[in-house]
This record gives sequence, C-alpha cells and structure tokens, in this order.
Amino acid sequence: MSSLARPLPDDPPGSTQGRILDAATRLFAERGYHAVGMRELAEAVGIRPASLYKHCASKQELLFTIAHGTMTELREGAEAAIAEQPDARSRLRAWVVWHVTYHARHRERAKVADEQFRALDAERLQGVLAARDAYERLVKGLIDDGVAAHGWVVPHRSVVTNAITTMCTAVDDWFREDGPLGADAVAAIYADLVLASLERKR
Amino acid sequence: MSSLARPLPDDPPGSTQGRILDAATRLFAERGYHAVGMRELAEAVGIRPASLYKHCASKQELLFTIAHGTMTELREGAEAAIAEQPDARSRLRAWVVWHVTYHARHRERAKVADEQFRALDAERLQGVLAARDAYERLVKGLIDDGVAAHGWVVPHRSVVTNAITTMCTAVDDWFREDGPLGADAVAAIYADLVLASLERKR
DNA sequence: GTCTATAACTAGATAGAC
DNA sequence: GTCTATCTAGTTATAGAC
Repeated sequence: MSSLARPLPDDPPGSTQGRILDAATRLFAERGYHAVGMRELAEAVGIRPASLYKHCASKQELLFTIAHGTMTELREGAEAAIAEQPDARSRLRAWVVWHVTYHARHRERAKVADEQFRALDAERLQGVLAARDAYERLVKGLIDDGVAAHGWVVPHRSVVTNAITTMCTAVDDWFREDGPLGADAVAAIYADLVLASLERKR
Repeated sequence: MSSLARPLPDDPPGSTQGRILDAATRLFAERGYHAVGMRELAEAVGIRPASLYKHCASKQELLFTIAHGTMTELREGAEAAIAEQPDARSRLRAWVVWHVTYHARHRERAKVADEQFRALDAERLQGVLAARDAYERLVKGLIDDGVAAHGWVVPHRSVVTNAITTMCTAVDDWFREDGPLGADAVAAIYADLVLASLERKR
C-alpha cells in the first residue's frame, strides 16, 4: 500500500502534504466532500489553490487517501487489539474498546471514511469498499466465535452485527473532546452494553 | 406548520410537486445534496430544469421540506406510538419499534433528515435542529422513566441514549427491502437488544 | 406550466513566471 | 514550490416565448 493510504503519521509531521491532509480531513468531515472547494482548502492551509497541486494530484485523491488509510488503520489496529486476547468474549470487548476509542479520538477521519467515501469515483470506491469489507468480516468472525464458544444470543447474525457495528461507529457523530466523559470511559460503557445484549438469557 | 413540512402525503398523489419531492428524496439520499444538480433532478422527474421552479422556490427549500417534514413525522408518530402504553418498558419498546420500522420503510427520507440536513443554510438549519431536539428530548424522557420505574442500568444517561438512538437510526444505512428480514422482524430484534442491555444485573 | 436560452457565478485543474 | 492569471465546464436560478 502506498504512503497515500496513511493520513495520520504526517510524513514528516508539519509537512505541507501533511497539513493539506489534516485540513482536508477536517473540512470534509465538517461540511462534506462536495461542499468543500479547493480554494477553501488552500485558504485553510495558508497557500494559493494552484499550490495544492504540487502536493496532491486531485481532490479525489485526497479523499481516497483519507478514507482508505483510515479503513486500513482500523483493521490493522483491530487485529493487533484482539491478537493477545484468550477467548471470544475478551476479543469482542477488545474490539469494541478499540473501535469506539478510535472513533472518539479520530472523529474527523472516521467520519470521512464512514460518510464521505461515496463521493469517490468508481475505481477508488472499489478500493475503499474492499478495505471496509475486510474489516466487517473480522467483526462478523468475532460474533461467530462468541456464539460457538459462549452461546451468545444472536437471533440473526447479520442484523446483530450491523446493530453493534453501527452503534459503535456513530460515536464519531456525537462524541466531543470537551464532553463530560473521555474516550476510554465511553468505550467501557459501550463494551458493557454490547456484551449485556449478547449474554442475556434466551 | 406549512404543508411544505410534509413530504409523504403527496398533495395530490402523483402531482408534479409530489414527484419532484420523491425524486429529490431519492437522489439526495443516494448521492448527497451537493452532488445532485437541478438538471439531474429535472431529468429524473421528466421535465426541463426551468420548470422545477414553478413547483418549488429553490433546491434549499426542497431539502428543508424533506428534512423538517421527516423530523416532524418521526416525533408525531412516536408520540402516538407511546401514548397507549401502560408503563416505561412498553413505551421504550414501542418507540424502538416505531423508530426502526420508520427508518427501514422510509430509508431515503430518513437518510436525508439524518445526514444531509447540514447542507441547509443557517435559518433553515435551525428549524430542523429544533425539530430534532424535540424528538431527542422525547427519547431521553423514555430512558429517565425506565430508570425511575424499573431500575434500568444507565451508567451515563446521555451516552446510553446516544448509543440506543444512533443504533436504531443507522438501520436506514443497511436495511434492504429485498433482504432476508422485514422491517417488523428487524424492529423486534432491536427492541430485544435495547431492553436486554438496559435490564441486565448491575 | 412547459419550453429555449442565458445570466451570474463557482467548480476543479492548469500554464507559466519567478 | 509558490505565485497570478486563466481555462473549461459546471452550478443555481431567471427571462420571456408559447
């Protein structure tokens, strides 16, 4: 995967390319891809519109970089978080904590990956959808393991997986850094909610 | 409330205005407000772009009509659904069933109300946010009542309300009419999930 | 109430000087 | 690698004939 797929680790930090990606992430998340102009992006970075094109090929490429990099980061982080866990219950809890804290701490890039990726042209869209599918397979596997190992109550695998995943993802919509609870506290509440709904008596 | 706030009951059904609202709802939901042009909307309706303006004042007004009408319909429907219920548990279940079935059966208008309303100008945005706030207060009240009456486990009212609401709303993102389960079946599963997560032992 | 034609403006992206 | 200036094509909305 090209370095374009990694928006976070600025390369180097404070580089013009990094500042463009940061500003694009913030603007795309706040106002939507189509609502943001290259003139507005340039102004946020502090350069002229023409200069943007010395650091990126197009607006589409910026969106792809952010969306695909975020999906890849989510999957790799999830794989690392569940790798050390001894059983299905611990793995699902570790995944919820990872997913929720990521969506709370990196709200803007998560929103771009979740909500704005549909603005991509066909080829780039396929790339992001493939990354997202890989991530969703991982989550479905966690549910399957818990059903087999612990007898979790899952009336319909796909519906329950969608319910859990969308609930945890939507944290990027309402979480505020200056709110009453931190990302870790929210993640703990979410993990308890998810496990309680799966471990109830039939 | 003006008739503009009611996108569903076509006035009369099959009228040009109704067909414009239906097409706008579908296009805004599928591709986003800013990505849809008035030329494209006109083509979907089968008239020329200029003719649209004999039936609506502007693209902004179309978005407001859909978003505000949907939020109003959601709140009024919820009030009707919970009115007959005898206790807090029944009221919350009735709300989940109403909210989920609405988001499954009217996916497109729900998506416009949930995702596209940010494209509104300041004044219209305020109108939709006020309608949304009224709806959220209703839901928070249902949770409060259950805590008081049944001792539900709610570690943080705002976090738990957000978790439940966003989960039920996101049904408009993944539900498919031709999927394996109907709206009623999905709503029943969701109601069980929500109540199980609230009624667990402390 | 539909049409053709167009006004007024903005979009993403490029050319070429420095 | 930044700038000024601009190209081409798109946008929402309107004017006025029929």
